[in-house]
Amino acid sequence: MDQVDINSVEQIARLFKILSDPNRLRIISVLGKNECSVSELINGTGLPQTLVSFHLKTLRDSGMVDTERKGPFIYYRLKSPVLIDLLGAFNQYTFNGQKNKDMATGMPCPCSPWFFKKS
Amino acid sequence: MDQVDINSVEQIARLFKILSDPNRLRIISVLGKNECSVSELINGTGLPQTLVSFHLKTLRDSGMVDTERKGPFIYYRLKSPVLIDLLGAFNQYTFNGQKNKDMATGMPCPCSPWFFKKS
DNA sequence: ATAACATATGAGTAAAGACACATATGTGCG
DNA sequence: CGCACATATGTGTCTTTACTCATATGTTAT
Repeated sequence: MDQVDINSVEQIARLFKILSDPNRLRIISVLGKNECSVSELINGTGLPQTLVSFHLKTLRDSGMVDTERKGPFIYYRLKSPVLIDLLGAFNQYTFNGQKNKDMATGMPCPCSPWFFKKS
Repeated sequence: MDQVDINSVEQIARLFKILSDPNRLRIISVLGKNECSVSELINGTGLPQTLVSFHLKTLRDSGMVDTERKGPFIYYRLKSPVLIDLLGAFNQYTFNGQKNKDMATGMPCPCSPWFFKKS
């Protein structure tokens, strides 16, 4: 039981660590709109293939995504769409909270195109 | 405007990075209950002084906490209590979501003592 | 079977992060 | 002042992480 207690902080920290990379957030954000293939992720994020694959491995290992092969394509999808809502909540926090007052006006939700497009 | 857009993902990622360390989460969790001095944080978390100070610097630099000197003590408090709610939401996600089904039963909120105590 | 495409993996590198230890700064009291 | 306490900072180290490049695996069509 102490085991469980100790683990829980570590667990949450591990979750946040996964979310703490901008490129991974871009990938997650695209996945939040639709399940999609790796190719679509590459196009959607503007990141090189190996990098997308690299981050997808992290997401797979964390159990955050499911995969399904369809012909030559492998489709990824978020196991829990709730995650997107949580990201939205944090987005609000970042721009409307006591942090970064200078960017406090009208930011769109994390699913908007600007959120994940690379440049 | 493109500037802003690109930054935002980085901003959110930076926020998550701050939350991605277990010891920092412990500190934040204690702060979520009450504003308190560094000594109280050391006691509350069971972490060595220099380590607490080290992490507090991160939290200060990120603008996540405010400080106030009271005699020899320096009191820290979260700028936005909302953060605690967000942590609670993520806690729910971690244990009730599609992840870690084996720990899915009745986890307390991140403000409970077990959440931040070291061992 | 070979070619073309989709995706994953492995090695190497450079940078960031967490930490411990030693030391400095700041505050109040005798 | 000098001492005890509270907190911060600097340095060195070890680990982790993001990334690139090269290469491997898997799939489909010809």
